Amino acid sequence: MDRRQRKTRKAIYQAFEDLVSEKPYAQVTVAQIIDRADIGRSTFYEHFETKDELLNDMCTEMFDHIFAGVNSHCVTHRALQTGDLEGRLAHLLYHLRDTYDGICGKLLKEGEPVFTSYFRQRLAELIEENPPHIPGDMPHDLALDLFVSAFVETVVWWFSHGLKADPQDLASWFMRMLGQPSSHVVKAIAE
Amino acid sequence: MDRRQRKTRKAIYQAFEDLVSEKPYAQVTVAQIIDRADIGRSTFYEHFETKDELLNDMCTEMFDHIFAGVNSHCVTHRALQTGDLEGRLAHLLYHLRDTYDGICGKLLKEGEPVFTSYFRQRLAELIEENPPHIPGDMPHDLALDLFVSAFVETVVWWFSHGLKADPQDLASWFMRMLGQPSSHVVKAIAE
DNA sequence: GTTTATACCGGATACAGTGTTCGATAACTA
DNA sequence: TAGTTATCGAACACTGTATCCGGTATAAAC
Repeated sequence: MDRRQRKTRKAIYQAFEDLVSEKPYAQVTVAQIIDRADIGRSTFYEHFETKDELLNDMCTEMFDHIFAGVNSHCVTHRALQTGDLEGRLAHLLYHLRDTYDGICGKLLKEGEPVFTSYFRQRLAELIEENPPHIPGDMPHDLALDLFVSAFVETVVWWFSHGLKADPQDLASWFMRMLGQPSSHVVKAIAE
Repeated sequence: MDRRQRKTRKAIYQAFEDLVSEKPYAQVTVAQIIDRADIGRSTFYEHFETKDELLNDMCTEMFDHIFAGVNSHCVTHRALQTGDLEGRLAHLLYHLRDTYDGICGKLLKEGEPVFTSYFRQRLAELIEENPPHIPGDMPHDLALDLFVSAFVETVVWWFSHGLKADPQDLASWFMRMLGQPSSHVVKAIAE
């Protein structure tokens, strides 16, 4: 790829990230992105058809990055066994916190449709790979939806409280709230 | 109130409801509302400042109507005891189904911010008036948020499946999913 | 270093939607 | 009947999107 293209793309991404962290996605205009990235109007449209496509591309990149590590062993956090949903969710929370300056939480909180549907999709896959216990008479897809939306809400709550709570505590709360066993013991006072 | 005003307001509401049931709220334009209601452009703006204010007014009216009955005795459904969250939620589901041609479910599904925040607000109040059991070490506001979003998701699921499931079954599933006791027994096969 | 390709620029333009203004007309009220 | 008020609709200003196109700068190929 041409160096100029790389440079332009990078400038657009950076400007976009900055703007999204400053104001709601819906209020970010193409004109602002162009201004911030310091590029010509037509140049933007040679890279992306619309603002939504830019977000779309960004989501793909973000989620590939974030979820790539969740199912693999990670040195900084603890090892995982297959079926350990709680561990994987905690792991995911670490990645969400450490990446993209919390714009994930922001986009979720805004209920931005593109981002939210990507996240829900990936979450659903993660949960299905590590299936929790579900009462027999309950529709399986409903249970899955409830797990997904409850976890999304957990992340939103976390973000709204400045990402202060410990990811493992959060994952444990989430699991127990959904009637699942949790191996983690939440300490009353942080030490 | 002038008969002309009443007539205009009614026409706007009707056109708006129709349009929202036909397409996503975001894609409904003021021009379309005016067209459908068969009124002049400036007339619309003499009644509502923006499209969002129209939705806002409509939400107030809808929720006052829907939630008014939920906390009172209702002849068509079963009697309620204080603290019977499951009963009240089932009751709420009946009202949601029987009112406004399912546009409530539609707006929720779209994640329309104004409508959703109204609904969540009312739901939170309902839940706080009939508090469920929450593990001691869990942040109370997080638990409340999880209850709210899980119930919203339940309604969305219900709507997406054509409102076919029985409200009491739905409420029971919801309660048990959140680790709450449920008095209702879901019948495997409808009779 | 010259050639060739192509990415970028930016002004012009078409378009869709919002919200306001205002004088004329029709409908209501006292 | 006289006075008030709602409605109408065309015109206008404004914001934002997306495209077009000739001119310029930069990178890659030889």
